[in-house]
Amino acid sequence: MQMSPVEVIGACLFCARERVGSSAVTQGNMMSEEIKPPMRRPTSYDVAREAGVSQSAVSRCFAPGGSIAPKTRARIVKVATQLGYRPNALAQGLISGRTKIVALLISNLTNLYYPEVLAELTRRLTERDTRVLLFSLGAESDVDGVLDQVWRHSVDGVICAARLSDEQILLFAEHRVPLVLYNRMPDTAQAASVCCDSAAGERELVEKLLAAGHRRFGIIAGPDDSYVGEERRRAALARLADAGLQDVAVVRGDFSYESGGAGLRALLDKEKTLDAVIAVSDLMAIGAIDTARDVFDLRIPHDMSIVGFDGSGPASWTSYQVTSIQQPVARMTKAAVMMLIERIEDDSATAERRLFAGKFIAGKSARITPRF
Amino acid sequence: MQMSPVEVIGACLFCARERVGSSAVTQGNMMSEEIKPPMRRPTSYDVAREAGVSQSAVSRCFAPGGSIAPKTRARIVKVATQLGYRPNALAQGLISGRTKIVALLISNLTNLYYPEVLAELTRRLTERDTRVLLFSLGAESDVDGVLDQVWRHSVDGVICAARLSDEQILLFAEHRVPLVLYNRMPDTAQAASVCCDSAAGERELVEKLLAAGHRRFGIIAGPDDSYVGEERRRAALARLADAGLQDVAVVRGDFSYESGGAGLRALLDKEKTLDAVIAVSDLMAIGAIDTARDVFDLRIPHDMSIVGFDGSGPASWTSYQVTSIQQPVARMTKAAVMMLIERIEDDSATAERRLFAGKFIAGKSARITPRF
DNA sequence: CTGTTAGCGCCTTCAA
DNA sequence: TTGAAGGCGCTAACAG
Repeated sequence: MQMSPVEVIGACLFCARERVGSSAVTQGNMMSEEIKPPMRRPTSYDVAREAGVSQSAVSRCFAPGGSIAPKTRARIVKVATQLGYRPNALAQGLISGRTKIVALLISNLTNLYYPEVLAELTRRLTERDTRVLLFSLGAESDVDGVLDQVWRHSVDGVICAARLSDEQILLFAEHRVPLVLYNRMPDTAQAASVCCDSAAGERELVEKLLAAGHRRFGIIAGPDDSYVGEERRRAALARLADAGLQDVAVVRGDFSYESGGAGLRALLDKEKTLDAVIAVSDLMAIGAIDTARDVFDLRIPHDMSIVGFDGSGPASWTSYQVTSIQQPVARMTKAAVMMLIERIEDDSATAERRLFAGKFIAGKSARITPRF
Repeated sequence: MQMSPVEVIGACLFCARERVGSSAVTQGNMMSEEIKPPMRRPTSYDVAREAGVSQSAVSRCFAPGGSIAPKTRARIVKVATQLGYRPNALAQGLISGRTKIVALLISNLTNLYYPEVLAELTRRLTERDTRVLLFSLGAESDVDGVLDQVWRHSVDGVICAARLSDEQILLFAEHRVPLVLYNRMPDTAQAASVCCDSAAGERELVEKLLAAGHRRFGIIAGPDDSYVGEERRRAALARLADAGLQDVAVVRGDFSYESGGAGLRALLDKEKTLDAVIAVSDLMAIGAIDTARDVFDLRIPHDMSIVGFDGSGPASWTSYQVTSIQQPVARMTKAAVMMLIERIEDDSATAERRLFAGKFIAGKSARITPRF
């Protein structure tokens, strides 16, 4: 009963692109020996038969450096486009052992900082003729199950912006799958990684605040299983300790807007007044700013300074203009992709760590000059 | 020179999980007929040989409804886990014609509304044992090239939240690849789709504004190639015309924060004063709010009302509380996934359109009660 | 430069 | 229930 548009117009299943140009040919062949492509997707055999060559000739024709005579190639290409032939990626991957697919493991896709990273990574990988298999790792998701899928699909490599245990990292070596960690470092295992220098960035922020005369600090940290969160918290505390400030109040958030506000409330609950609040992410800083203004009726930065980290989009919105450290996402994603490709092409490449300095954004959420 | 950790500990390449439990066995076999798994990834043949069965038995063992004796199965499973065997997804896909992979085509990954959609879609697909091949379509990217990749990888289906021409939509039918459009409709071609009812939502917003006594309107629309943008613009204009308001000023943005601010400036350039501004997305509304406050020193909503659309995260932040229409993302993504799976399992399913009503969010960026 | 010949790892009839 | 055999579509030697 059902008729596909293809049958209606009487053309081959995959000739869409050639429909106009080949109509004459099709008609001409109507009565004689018509090219009768199969209803299934055409294979290299179909092309070979039609072009009067062997299947391997077709294969070579579409391979990067395949030796083939210009004339033969032309004939094959003609038939191929006519039939709408495309090499089957599955078969290619199965035989060659390279799929041109990279898995991306990302947690917290909704965290406002990752979308940019994800977009950049996929763009750069696409540029290099590589597809992206996306795995979103929620807090409650089964990482081992995900890794299982990664192995099964024979991806060429993995970029991971999610938490991985040392054992899990070791699995990559065993399976011979190149891995690049994004903004996180393994505890003890060896792995390639590209990070923004959280410690240096946080130190810079604290120093500016100290220089401006702030003395009573509060910190809104991340969950204790966050690599960057902990790194930033430790760096801030260390620098404060160097300045003789001990016993700084610390509360934990989960990087969300809401937890930023809740964090500020908790801090102001402990300490009556605070000169400066250090949030380890922009989103939490924004939540803190809104709560400071709305709930505590504080003027930012006049009554209190608030700093963040990341330099993500909303941080620069007029209402916030968060004083922060901006991660060089473009350079970092580029580095991640390059490192991965390098490891795909040369499996003897050893672990390497690339650390990028962040850029201080003055913003308007913190007073960074001394009160005269 | 290089020694993998595997060689160091003397276990098989893929025994990681069994390393502890099988150590005795390994030692016991040391002197006799040792299980010597290949350094390459073990195949069903390796398992079969070791378990003393045929390769097809192994295959059946891992197939959903394969008939196999419990005893045999147990033996196979034991050997399989011992060797760390996992079916090769490529080979499975090649022979069975089903890859359990769905392609996701998304544009504007950085647009703040999509991350949530993307996260939800991947979560729901993963739940159903389906992987996600991600394609990010920037404005300047080669859609046909992307489709080419989609065909090559034999994905089981596609969910598309990006612009597709009618010709491109027809290609899906020719290639027999199920397609579900997300928040867009084809011009004339047939395709399954799930959308939020933009027209109804925009109408509701306009009605509230009219009822509150607003009369001088301005619209910040989207680019003219955006389906939802145009739908919302048209609906707003139509409803305003019904109320006798013609010649409403319209400017176009690109859905970004910046373009919202620029849009407002352009509007206030044309008309000196405006009662209400209708932005077709929250992000542009937010940009407009910030500019209204910061540049024009207007109190929102006292001096001017601003409404958005989407109900995305930042819209509910204390600084904005945008009056808006919230899309039921959870229901929509669920519907999209279900529709796609239905079409994968039954290729005779015809085109279907599911339209979800949005939810009015009162917010505080618009005055929706008459001035007393 | 070209064709022949093996597989890649798996699913799926088909007999036994 | 089991095993043997034939592909799925392609790449990669290897001869000619």
